[in-house]
Amino acid sequence: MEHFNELKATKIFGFAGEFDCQAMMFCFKTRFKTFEKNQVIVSQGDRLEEVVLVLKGSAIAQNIDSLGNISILNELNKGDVYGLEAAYAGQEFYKDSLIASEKSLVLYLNKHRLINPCQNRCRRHEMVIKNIVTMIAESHVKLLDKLTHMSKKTIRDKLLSYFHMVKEQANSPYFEIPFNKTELASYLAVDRSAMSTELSKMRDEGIIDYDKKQYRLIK
Amino acid sequence: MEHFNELKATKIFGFAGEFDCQAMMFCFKTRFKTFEKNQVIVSQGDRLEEVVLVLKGSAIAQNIDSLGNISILNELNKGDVYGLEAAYAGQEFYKDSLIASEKSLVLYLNKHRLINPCQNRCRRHEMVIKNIVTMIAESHVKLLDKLTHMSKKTIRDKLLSYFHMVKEQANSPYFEIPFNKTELASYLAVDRSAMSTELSKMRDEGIIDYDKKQYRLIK
DNA sequence: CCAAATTTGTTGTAAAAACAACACTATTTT
DNA sequence: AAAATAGTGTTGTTTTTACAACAAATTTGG
Repeated sequence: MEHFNELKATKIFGFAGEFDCQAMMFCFKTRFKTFEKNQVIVSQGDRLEEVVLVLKGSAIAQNIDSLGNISILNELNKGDVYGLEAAYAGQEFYKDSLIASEKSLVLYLNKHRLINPCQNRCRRHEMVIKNIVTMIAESHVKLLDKLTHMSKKTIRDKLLSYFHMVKEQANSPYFEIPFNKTELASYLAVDRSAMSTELSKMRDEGIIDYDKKQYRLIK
Repeated sequence: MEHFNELKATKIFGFAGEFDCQAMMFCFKTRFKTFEKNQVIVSQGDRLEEVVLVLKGSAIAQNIDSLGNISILNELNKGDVYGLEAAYAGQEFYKDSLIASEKSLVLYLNKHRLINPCQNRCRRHEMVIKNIVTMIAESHVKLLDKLTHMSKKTIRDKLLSYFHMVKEQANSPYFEIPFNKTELASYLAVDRSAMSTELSKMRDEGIIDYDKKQYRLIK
């Protein structure tokens, strides 16, 4: 079966064997599509008929306002699904765009088939729903974390809020973050150069230390 | 049955009759509790054993960092559930606190019973799960909206992003928002007085007009 | 209906952030 | 290995925000 290895590696279909996968591909009226770097996968305003499962590569979700300002809202990696929450919330149009950040392979899943499980209510569907609940919940928690950091008033407090959380998760003052500096700035929605200045200050004051993506939160 | 009217009015149990409700109360090991204004319903760090359904009154979710700064993350009204996403995401402890903003009645639901449906897999449980998926998805969409506004760089852009969205939903340049000025400022995570100044400027410039919770977005 | 509490608008000042421009380093690509 | 691209740190300037303090308006509760 085409791309079974990629499907096997996703959270949503990972539980299933090849036969089950094939059946679900049919059930969700799926189709594959590849995108080159910087190509638009979804445009904000598009009708939400299908959700997008990233199978290879990665993509970023961004919002462009009427003045042309771009906000990066999320990063999607292999196994992540775009549009899932919107679909289950009954949204009719996409509010944000999805752009391939490298050459990527995606699988489209029909929204209606996803929301209204097929007649032959099978073990498969039950598992998919269960996985979807978990995925949405996890993604919700991630968003809340991000909001918690962003709610802080200064760049320093935003950084510290984020670092503290990663430190807790790592259970060590030494930890690695999944962002480079530019990405970290856009994650926290602050100016990159201002953040860079703040990081330097904090290092000078002995609060943190860092190298590349490795950080250390002192005391 | 006690408080059936309130249960009937919630999204999670609204579909059910009194008999079904009674059965589910047993199944989810529920218990009622009332809180006075400003009483702590959940403290951040508490073990997440139960989720909280608000039946009467309202509450706010807030986060206090190590420096004592308070960020308001969410407002819960009748029918809203606190901790649902965290529970399904497998979180073990509450990350934020829940404070009653007026005299309130809440219903606790056992986390494990919620996540692992009881043996007698019945129509009731199916409905509850379906409602929960929708609730989590809707709450996720709300959070994304908030994130979109907060990602804007200036207070003015944050306000405009929010107003535009409400205007779209209302399908009219005249609309009402669910916040007073103080609440709006904390929703957007900006200083209230700075926001007040900005609102005045925008009114002077003829971009918006407002009175109490009524707003008008001109052009 | 009055007193108390809360909300709102305004001002000036201090602090912080965005912005722009640039040099330097690291990473990819060919 | 060279060239092109992407990422990083620094600086000075301008803009925006937070903060504090207060009076006026509004809402709430007895």
